[in-house]
Amino acid sequence: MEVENIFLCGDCEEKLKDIPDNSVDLIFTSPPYADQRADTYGGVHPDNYVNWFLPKAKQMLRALKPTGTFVLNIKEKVVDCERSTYVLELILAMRKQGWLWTEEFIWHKKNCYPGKWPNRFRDSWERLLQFNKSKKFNMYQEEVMVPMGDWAKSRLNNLSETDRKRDESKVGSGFGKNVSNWLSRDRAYPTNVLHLATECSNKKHSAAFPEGLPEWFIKLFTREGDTVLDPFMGSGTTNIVANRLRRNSIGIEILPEYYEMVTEQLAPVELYLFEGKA
Amino acid sequence: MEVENIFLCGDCEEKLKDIPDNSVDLIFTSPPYADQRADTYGGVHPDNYVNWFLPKAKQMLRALKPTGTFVLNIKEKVVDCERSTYVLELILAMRKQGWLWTEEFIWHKKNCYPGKWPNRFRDSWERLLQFNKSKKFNMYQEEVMVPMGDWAKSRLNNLSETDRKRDESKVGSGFGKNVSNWLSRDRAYPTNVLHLATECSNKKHSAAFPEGLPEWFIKLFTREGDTVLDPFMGSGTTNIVANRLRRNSIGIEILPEYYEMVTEQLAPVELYLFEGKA
DNA sequence: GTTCCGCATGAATCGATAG
DNA sequence: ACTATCGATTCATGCGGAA
Repeated sequence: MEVENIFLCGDCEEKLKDIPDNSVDLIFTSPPYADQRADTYGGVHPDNYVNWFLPKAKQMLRALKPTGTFVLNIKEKVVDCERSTYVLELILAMRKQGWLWTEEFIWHKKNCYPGKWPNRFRDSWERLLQFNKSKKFNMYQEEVMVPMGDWAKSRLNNLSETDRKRDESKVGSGFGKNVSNWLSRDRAYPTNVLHLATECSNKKHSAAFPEGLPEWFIKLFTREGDTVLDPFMGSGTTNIVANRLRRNSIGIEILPEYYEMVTEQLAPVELYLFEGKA
Repeated sequence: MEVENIFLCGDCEEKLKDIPDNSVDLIFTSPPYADQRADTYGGVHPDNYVNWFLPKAKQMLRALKPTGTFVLNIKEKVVDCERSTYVLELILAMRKQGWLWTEEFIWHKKNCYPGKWPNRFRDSWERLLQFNKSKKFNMYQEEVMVPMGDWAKSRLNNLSETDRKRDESKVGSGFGKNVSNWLSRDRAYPTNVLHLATECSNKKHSAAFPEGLPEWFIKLFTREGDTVLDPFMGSGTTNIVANRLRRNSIGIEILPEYYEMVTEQLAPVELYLFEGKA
């Protein structure tokens, strides 16, 4: 099997124009947060953030398939003892632009950066904003199912007579009706909170997010052979994971050193052989 | 020791006017969410929610001490496959009103409502918006420190009577005073994510939130003898916890049946004796 | 007294059906 | 077409009765 990568170096507002209309299945990205990483990205002032982001979002809206999804990893920073509001304003502005704000997932960071301040605790979560072009988007929920809790496990251990009887008797409310549906299952659907650790000790460059994050959304919103786009590629985590999961990828990066680092690591065409008996 | 309770029955916009300026240390409340619980409360349409809430928030701003804190538990509902934006708009509107949006805590619900839909997972988190009147507010971080490692599993989780008694008897014997000193190595400051289960199968009345929620914020933002206000009292969870922690409480409730239920359970003046050797 | 098991019940959401 | 009501779906928890 073969997956293709396209890497573009430059401002994503311009480079996005090279991507055809309705051609991308998933956009997963973590843009530079306002005034963060000012040394590398130049930094965007919180007051200008929405205006800075909107024209890029417009291009993404154009490039995304009607069945596609845009997942935006972002968190507002603290300015003068207050949470900035640019993320809230961005959501409202993107809706006016035509996006649907379908859902907000929470990334609950297991091991967040330690620290102590007099007026706040450690910030251990980030937003994962899900935007869509239409109400009918692709979602493959079975791909991200998780092990069930203890209650169901113990139930599964003893498939006793009483359970089967209850199944057939179909008593009253609640589970009685379709016990067989979930009784045979050992996995449950997840929720909209993701509990992942940050990858603090990265050998090369510290990524903004762990591989598990794009992996979860790539599995959930795309299938093999689909196309994943990260317009703020950085060290290419999204693209690396996309390739591993046999999805085509597009990455845009403004900094040449990051761009070259990724192109050296990932070839434009990656070959994936079937592990089994190849 | 003695704590006083004031209970008012009526619309909180009016009843709040009976509370003096700058007299409340903590407001902790969970208002009726838009179009939810419409059978018990009137139900406010999402489009009208901000206008409905703002005049009440103005009274709360007046009643709160400059060093006080307002914690608002809320979550937007899904309307036509999209998240409503009224909570975002409320935050922006309250800032214009003079509030500082200091922080957003996440309540990660261990047991959220079940269900399966083609386009979304179960919603397992709610917002706990922290607003302040000034940048200098009271915060007693040591009161909510948690054992190193798994702070979620520990005392926040099991608020059983036995644990509570064990806890307070320690304090009563004088053992608790300097515990934080020599235990500080084993304890860590928490983060802004709270992992609590909902109390769904309560025999009496189903509360909107578990006792652990107001308990955490009452410990964090008030001391004994301070005053806690809940303008949407409901079944009085906030007030009950405030009393147990020896804080005065004010509760406002529009429904007479809830009002009477709480007044029967909590006397206007509650006496608290030291459990130890009394 | 324990431990185990059955059971009702949630700040839900979607799609179909009915007025 | 637009709104109101209803049925189907799902799973962690604490309670109470049974072993």
